[in-house]
Amino acid sequence: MTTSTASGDTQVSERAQHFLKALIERYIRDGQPVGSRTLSKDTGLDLSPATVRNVMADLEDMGLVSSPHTSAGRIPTVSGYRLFIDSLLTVRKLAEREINAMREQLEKFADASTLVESASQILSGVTHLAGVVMLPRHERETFRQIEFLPLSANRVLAILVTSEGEVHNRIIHTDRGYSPAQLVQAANSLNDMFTGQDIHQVRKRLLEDVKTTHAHMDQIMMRAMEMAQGVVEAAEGSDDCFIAGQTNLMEFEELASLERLKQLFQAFTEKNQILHLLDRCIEAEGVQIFVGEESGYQLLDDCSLVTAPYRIDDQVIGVLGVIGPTRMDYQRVIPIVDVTARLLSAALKQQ
Amino acid sequence: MTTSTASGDTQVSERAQHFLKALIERYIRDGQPVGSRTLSKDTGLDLSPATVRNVMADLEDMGLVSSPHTSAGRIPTVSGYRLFIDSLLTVRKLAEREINAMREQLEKFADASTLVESASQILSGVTHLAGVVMLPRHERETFRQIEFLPLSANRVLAILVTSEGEVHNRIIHTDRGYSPAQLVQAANSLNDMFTGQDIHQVRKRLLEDVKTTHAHMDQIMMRAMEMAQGVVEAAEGSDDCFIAGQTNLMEFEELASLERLKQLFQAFTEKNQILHLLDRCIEAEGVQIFVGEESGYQLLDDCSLVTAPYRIDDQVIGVLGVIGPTRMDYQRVIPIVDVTARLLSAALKQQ
DNA sequence: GTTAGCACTCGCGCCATGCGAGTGCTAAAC
DNA sequence: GTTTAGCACTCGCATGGCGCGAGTGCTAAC
Repeated sequence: MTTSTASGDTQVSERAQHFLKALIERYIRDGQPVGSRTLSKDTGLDLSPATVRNVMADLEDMGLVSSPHTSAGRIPTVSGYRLFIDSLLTVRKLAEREINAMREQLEKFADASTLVESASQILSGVTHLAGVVMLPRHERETFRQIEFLPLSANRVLAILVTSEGEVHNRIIHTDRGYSPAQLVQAANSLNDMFTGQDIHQVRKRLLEDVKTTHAHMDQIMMRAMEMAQGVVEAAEGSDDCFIAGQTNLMEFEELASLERLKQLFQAFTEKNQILHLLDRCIEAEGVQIFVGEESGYQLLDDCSLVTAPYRIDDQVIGVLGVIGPTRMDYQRVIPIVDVTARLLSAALKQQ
Repeated sequence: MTTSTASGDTQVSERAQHFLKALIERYIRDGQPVGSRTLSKDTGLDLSPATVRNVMADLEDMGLVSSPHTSAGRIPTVSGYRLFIDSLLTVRKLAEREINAMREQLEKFADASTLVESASQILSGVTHLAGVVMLPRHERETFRQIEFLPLSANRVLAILVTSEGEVHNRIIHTDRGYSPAQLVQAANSLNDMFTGQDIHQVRKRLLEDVKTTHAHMDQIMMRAMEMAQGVVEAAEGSDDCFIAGQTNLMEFEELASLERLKQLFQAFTEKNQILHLLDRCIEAEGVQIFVGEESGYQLLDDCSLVTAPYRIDDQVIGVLGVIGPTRMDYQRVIPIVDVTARLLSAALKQQ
């Protein structure tokens, strides 16, 4: 695609921008190509359809709008949306009571992973789009505490708590029974060894240590390390992305082809593509937006992604956002995503 | 609807049954109304289309098949499916290696809830339908062990293990710090009090005790009971149904209307209707099947549900199954559901 | 009981047609 | 030079007629 990106080559006149804004706002409302007649009424300026047509032709030359066919109105192109988002958009602040409603919903939850899950539900509920939250990448997570609970003769429950307050557990089958005291002691040793360290590192070290120091090690300690390995694995393999409200996307005309939906939903269940995409947003300062093909993933072709990072103590630990049709109400969605990220950050900090 | 249920009023001749069986099998394969010409070739009997037409007319009178319009073939009605399932179906056993493949997939998991989750994934993967598993109702769950881990100055991680090997945790914010020893002692007391008791009962007693014995109780014990309350709540409110492979349902012609899919997916996210339905299957001995409207839920109108209960030590603790279009391959699905239930039971027992 | 023959019924795809919305262009008006 | 009216033109879309083909029910003969 070599449609001129508009921004560089030609200057878009003040008036043309005004028209573009009106057109996009209208298109977002109605979802149908906007004609010159409609548009001439829509803008405050009292201009005839013919004049509008001239301007539209210019906008089309600049690659900001296009018409699906000769006798239809115009719809914004990706570049059109881009210009709109970057310089035309007037972001309304959210009403205080809307924010409070969201905060209340979040505050019900204590544990980090349910908190994050409910954030995605809030996003989808409020925007009527699909809400998505990426969990802290495990690389950044650190070992905090491990504990072993005897369940029965030869089953031990291993529990791992990580830096972000996440709790992982796994049941380990052992060859023989261990006394509570033995287990406590083993846990203590492991805690001394690993507390504060990167989860990924811990896993590696566990693996090596078990191999190398094989011979001259306490039998119990050996088993403990193997158990720890089990639960660390569980932690690393655990779900790292929540998606909510996928069904909302079925409401939109432009996505309502079966083929399209099938692709989208497939992507949602597999998640890894979404994850990669979100991963790329983790460095942005505030709200970031991908319109249509900008994402580089053809499966989000008529979709936009609005994201914002969230943090604990000024350190970014994850990204959240919404996925919807390119024709989404950016004016509303952007502040919602922004606020949700802040609220989630605040909620996580409280922990 | 007052279509005669066939079974009672008129006897269905041997030959008619044979035709019905052939028709349904054909319809399940191709998904299109079956005409007399096709059917006359399909059955081994060397009969002309005209003869077949006569038989079909009889079947239609008995309400076992119907034609969507005059010049189309016949498709089975719900009663037709019913008869087919109850007496015509020849259930093929699964190949040993198919069973083993499923078993292997299940055996990767240790903890009860991941086990159950993966069972639903296996079901959907193998049948290409939606797999659904209901978790043990919490009424039947009993208290097994509680543990408190200090996380930081005034945060405690409460962990509850229940009879079914399920692990619940919740982070509790406390007014002041407690020493590990204090926490261990409190946990021990609670374990002595409640081990083996019904979770629901435990919750009640906790609530009462905190109220009544208020005055003359150990301060620490008081707090411990409040913490226990927190995690017991978490246990009761936790997710009790897994659904996997919903997207598979988009592949089927007969469900491929947007309206239909929207309803279905809505039901899947809300889950409670599905839960009620599954709940009704919990008493059945083996595989149970609802065809179309038999379920009583209009949102499963062109869908069938095939379920089987699973157990631990001969006590039924949950139900699993698949949801798909009425036109599903029962011969294959039934044994799969059956085997999955057995495998899951076995896996749970091992714990 | 089974079959061939036949008239009949529909759904469906095909094509022509007409309408309406919207366009681009040109020439006149401001 | 910007704006506007006018006009011819384009296209998508809904409508309606038409013919085909698949399948039926009925009747009469085997």
